Amino acid sequence: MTHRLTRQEQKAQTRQALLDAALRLMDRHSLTSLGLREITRAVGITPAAFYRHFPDVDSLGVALVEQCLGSMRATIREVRDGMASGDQVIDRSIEILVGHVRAHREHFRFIARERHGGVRRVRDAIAGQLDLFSAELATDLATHRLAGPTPYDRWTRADLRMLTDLIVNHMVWTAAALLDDPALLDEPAGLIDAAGRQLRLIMLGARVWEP
Amino acid sequence: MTHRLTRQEQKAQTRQALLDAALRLMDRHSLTSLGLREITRAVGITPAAFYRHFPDVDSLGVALVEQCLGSMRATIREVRDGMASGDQVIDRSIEILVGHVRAHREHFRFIARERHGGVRRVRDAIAGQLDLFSAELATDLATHRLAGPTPYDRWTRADLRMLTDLIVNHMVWTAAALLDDPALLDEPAGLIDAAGRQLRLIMLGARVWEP
DNA sequence: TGTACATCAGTGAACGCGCGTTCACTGATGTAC
DNA sequence: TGTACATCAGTGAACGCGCGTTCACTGATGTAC
Repeated sequence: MTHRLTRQEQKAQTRQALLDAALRLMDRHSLTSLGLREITRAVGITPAAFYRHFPDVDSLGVALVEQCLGSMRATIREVRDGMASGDQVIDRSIEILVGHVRAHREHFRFIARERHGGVRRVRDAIAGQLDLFSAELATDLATHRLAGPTPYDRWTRADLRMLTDLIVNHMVWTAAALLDDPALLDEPAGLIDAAGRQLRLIMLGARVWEP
Repeated sequence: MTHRLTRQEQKAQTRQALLDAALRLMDRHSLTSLGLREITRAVGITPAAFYRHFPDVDSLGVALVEQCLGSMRATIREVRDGMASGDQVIDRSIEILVGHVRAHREHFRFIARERHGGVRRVRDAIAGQLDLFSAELATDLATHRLAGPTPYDRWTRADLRMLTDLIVNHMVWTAAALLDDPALLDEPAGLIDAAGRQLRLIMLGARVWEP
């Protein structure tokens, strides 16, 4: 542990440690009930040092949204790319989602908790990001980047958004259901099956939809 | 204000005042960050008096779930009964839901907040009740109590539950979306339209579903 | 390379405050005769 | 109806505690010459 790190690298490291600790601590509390002292204690710094990184805990929450939804965005892209590859696309998509939820369960738990949670700024940040995901998916459908029998290029933008909102919501809900029941994370076959059937039913509805 | 009330009536009244105050205060905080003193202050009694009614704030939360989902259950029944009545059933159902969310916005906000919130017992109570709603709806579909072109009596129970879980989830999500944007509560036409289209797409999917 | 000064992430003590919980109590309501 | 006693919802004072925030500080890192 020689001091090879520059000052800004060390600062960035502490900041990340604060974010990680907050995320870890939030499997018990939600953001509103998470204490500044609780976080700094977990990191091993003085309470006062917190203010070198964030003006308050809510702001840390907003930063956390950006970090978590970065990871979530990667997941959604992967799910979306998976959907272009043929017959088993839906089951495959759900499997990828389940894999990501396992790998980043704190991230998804944070999003599920705070999506309708107590802090306005955090709620808005999440809503904004999910809206962006939905918009991206709608564009992809419209430009035929996803293969399939449904002529999305003839849909109105509003109908496309109606569908992609439903899909994104279904995804978030599936992730939340996984996290709520610890047993499901280890043996998620039943949920994967049910979620896959739901998504298939939605896509079936889309196929016969009259724009 | 003569003392016509019996002791147990007075006690029930205070208990209800505690529940109401907690619900009101929760448009700002979530349950975990709601203080015992904060609640008793709002009601106008001593902090210590709280213990005459609940052992702790979490238990008050569980009681609140039962109360809110009683109201929600009435809503779901109404929505379901509305669905039997012909052509405009879906739009009508959504309208009824929106009406109830307006009338009991604190109830729905509480459910949306705490569904994935910080308190295990409360989360479990909500999940249990929603599961019950979904099961009731599945039974109604299977026994033809709801008219329609889809032969639900030939569906497996698992497929029925897959569908009704999707519908119940969509309902909760619609309510949450309404509450998150105050403007929508006053002029909900756009959301009603989008939610109605989503529900219609789901029902379309169900119609062509192969059990 | 060496020196003198600037920066600033983290320190540690202090503060006032509201918290949850306990306790012996009060006094209106309820009951037995 | 009147009296004596029991019940118990709500009181109010007290407690120890951890909270968020402030402040002057320290000492390693960074910079200028």
